[in-house]
Amino acid sequence: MDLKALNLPDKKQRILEAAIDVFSEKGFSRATTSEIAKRAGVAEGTIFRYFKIKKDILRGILIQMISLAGEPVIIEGVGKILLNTENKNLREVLKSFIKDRLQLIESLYPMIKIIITEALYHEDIREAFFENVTSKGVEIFNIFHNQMVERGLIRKNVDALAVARSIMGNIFLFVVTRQFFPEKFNRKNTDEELDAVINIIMYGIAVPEISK
Amino acid sequence: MDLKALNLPDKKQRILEAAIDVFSEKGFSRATTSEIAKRAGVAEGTIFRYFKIKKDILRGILIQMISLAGEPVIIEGVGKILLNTENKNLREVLKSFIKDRLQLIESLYPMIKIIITEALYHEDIREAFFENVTSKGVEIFNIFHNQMVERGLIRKNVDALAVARSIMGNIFLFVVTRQFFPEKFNRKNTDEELDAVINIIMYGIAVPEISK
Amino acid sequence: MDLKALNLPDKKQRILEAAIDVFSEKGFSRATTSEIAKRAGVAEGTIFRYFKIKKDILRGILIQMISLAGEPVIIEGVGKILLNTENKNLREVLKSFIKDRLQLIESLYPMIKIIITEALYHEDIREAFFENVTSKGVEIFNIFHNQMVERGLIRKNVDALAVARSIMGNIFLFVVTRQFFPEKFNRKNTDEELDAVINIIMYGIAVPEISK
Amino acid sequence: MDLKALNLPDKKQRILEAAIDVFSEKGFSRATTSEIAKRAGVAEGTIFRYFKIKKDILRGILIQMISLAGEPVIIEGVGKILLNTENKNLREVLKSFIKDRLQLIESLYPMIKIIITEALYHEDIREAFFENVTSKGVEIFNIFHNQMVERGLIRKNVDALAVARSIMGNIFLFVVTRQFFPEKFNRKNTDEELDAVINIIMYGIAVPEISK
DNA sequence: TATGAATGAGAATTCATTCAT
DNA sequence: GATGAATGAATTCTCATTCAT
Repeated sequence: MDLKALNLPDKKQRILEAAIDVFSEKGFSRATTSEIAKRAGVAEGTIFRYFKIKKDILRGILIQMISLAGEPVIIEGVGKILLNTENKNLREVLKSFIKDRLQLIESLYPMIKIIITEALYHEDIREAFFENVTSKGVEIFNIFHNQMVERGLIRKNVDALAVARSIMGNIFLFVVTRQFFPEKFNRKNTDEELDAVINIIMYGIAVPEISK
Repeated sequence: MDLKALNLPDKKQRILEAAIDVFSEKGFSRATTSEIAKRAGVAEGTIFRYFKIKKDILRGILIQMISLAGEPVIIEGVGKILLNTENKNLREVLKSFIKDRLQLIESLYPMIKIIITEALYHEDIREAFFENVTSKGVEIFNIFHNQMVERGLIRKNVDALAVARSIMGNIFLFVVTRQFFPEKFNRKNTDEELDAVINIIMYGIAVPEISK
Repeated sequence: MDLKALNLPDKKQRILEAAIDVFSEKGFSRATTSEIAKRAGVAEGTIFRYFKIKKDILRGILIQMISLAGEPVIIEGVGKILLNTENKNLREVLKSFIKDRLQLIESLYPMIKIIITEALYHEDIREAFFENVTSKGVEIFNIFHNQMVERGLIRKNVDALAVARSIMGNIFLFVVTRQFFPEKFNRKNTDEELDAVINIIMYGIAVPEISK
Repeated sequence: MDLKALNLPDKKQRILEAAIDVFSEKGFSRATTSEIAKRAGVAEGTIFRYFKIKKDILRGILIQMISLAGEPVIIEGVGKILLNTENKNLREVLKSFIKDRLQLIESLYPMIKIIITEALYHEDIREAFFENVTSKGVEIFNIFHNQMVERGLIRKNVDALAVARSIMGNIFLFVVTRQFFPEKFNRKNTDEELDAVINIIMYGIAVPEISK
């Protein structure tokens, strides 16, 4: 991971980085503390100085993820783009937003993988994710949505949540297809593809009816 | 799971069902053969008559999933709806398609959870999934797309894949929000929500420009 | 240990016997499951089939001890001797009682060592010991005491508990000195020593006052 | 512990005190150097300045115990009372002796617990205890015994050791019952109970025969 | 001297897999 | 075929001890 100036003790940081590595390669249970130690370049015992039990490493990653995502990523990433739209049209905003998200997802992919996996099996992680990421994102999005509706750029008769879901759903599947089947769907140059995505997000798939 | 008249030996079937249960509760590695045996009502040793090693149970589930999904689910589910659209408009088709998929996803949720998890970590499973599900689905979708474009119901200047991704992305996030945060996003009655989703899929989020 | 026809599974029995051995040599914490397994002639994993955690082995020993002691030892040992005294005088009764106890203590010494050690540190073990051994012993002793007082063999103006404590205290220190410092106090032949002990138990150490 | 003006370095003293605390709570092996350090208010490393290995802390405690007990406790406690009996009768002597011992045992209970435990498992500790406590005590007791026999207060036809054992055995069980089962045997006020104990020590449990 | 982070040997525990019945 | 007791390799975790600062 890149942005970890959370000034943790050096070894704790190295253990976390190694753990993200190993967890994202093998999943939490298949990862061994011995391998994490090896990759972090510390003794196995050292891990347990910083994390009482193995599960706490995961917790540590989540906490880090959350304090990365909770503020900088959401506020700065989402906020900066979605809440500074004065002289931009919807297409421009969407494009820079999606580009930013794609790049973020790529850089956090190992962490995201871990979180998805664990979220699938543990309520508390879903909870934490919701509190720290989803809900904050939704909040900002609502402001953005209102602004755009006011400016007459987003349709006013559609639910903000449904709008958000459409945008994120498109991004999500875009990422999934590329990550899961890179050689199968990664055909055109991304920029062109992106335009297609944005086009659909904005105008849908249907031929517009005259009286719509 | 419902449709398992693949006439396997009774015990093998019970083991697979129990395994889906346990795997989907705890994930593959946290699941123990001992618990699977207990739930299946067989001796632990019996598992190893039918599956040489534990991983083979997973493989067994995938194979079953694929032979369920590869033909019946995709062709019958996707095909029946998408390829029998003579006198229906796009909204009607989408609605019955999405409803069908939502119900399918719900009923297969445990299996899907397992497959997502394993696909995240194993290329070969992604591969198998692609060959047996994704590619077939895409194939059918392309036919559907062509028909709809010909009938003037879907815009012709958008990529079929992007269209598919938009539909599936919307469905996907719809499911995710409901499964992950049931008490948080599960507000309105589903049917109304569905209409909102379809509305956005069809017409997008943007206020249409005059000259579009 | 001798009397273990509690028909446990063979290996469980062997593990318990080995554990008594090792625990009494090194104490509970210094004993390793690996050594117990070796002495029992089973694999280390086998121990954990019968005892979920190491502490349960200790519990198993205690339970065995208690079901040995709770009935057979107390009732049969104490009861047979103390409650069948028709035509015997106090000296005879005490002698056979003490002899019986000494022999019992000797044969159970390893177990007793373990229990003393653990009782020193764990309330629950003291509790279990009290319920199963002490209280039952006291009960029987009270009956005995009453009988002897009625027969005019034990002084009626002394507390039954104090009497019991005197007898057991003498036995206890007798055992302790012999077990702890065998070559230092083990001088005379036991029988003669025993008579001295009984003499003191019966008549005390003081020169009797005329008017007593 | 109270009397530790053996002028050791301050930290060494604190470590020993903390160790007595922790050892007597958990036993030697379950006690960790980390906890001892914490309670002593020193760094873990500091312990190893004063004691090469953990076992040496135990040794340190024993040495301290012995240099406390070997002279002051035995000579002063036992000696002062047992060898200054000019104008006291046996009952008075026993009473002050037992009271003194009870109080001593209470105040040293944590240390005694540790020593009992370790003595159960280690010959060398039994040895040290014998040399420094038992043998000295016995020596003094013999003098006392002779004096009392000469004064016609203790029966002359009983073995001095047996007499000592009776006294100590009664004290011992008295303490044990009170420490182990405080709420079960702690009925009467102690002084009355003590009189009962002394009564039995002096005159035994039996109804005296006429011709005795 | 004193510290406490780091170590790694050693212990308990888990669990897939085997195999005699 | 079916069983389930037994196995032991692999893993997590503990903690006395070391050592650079």
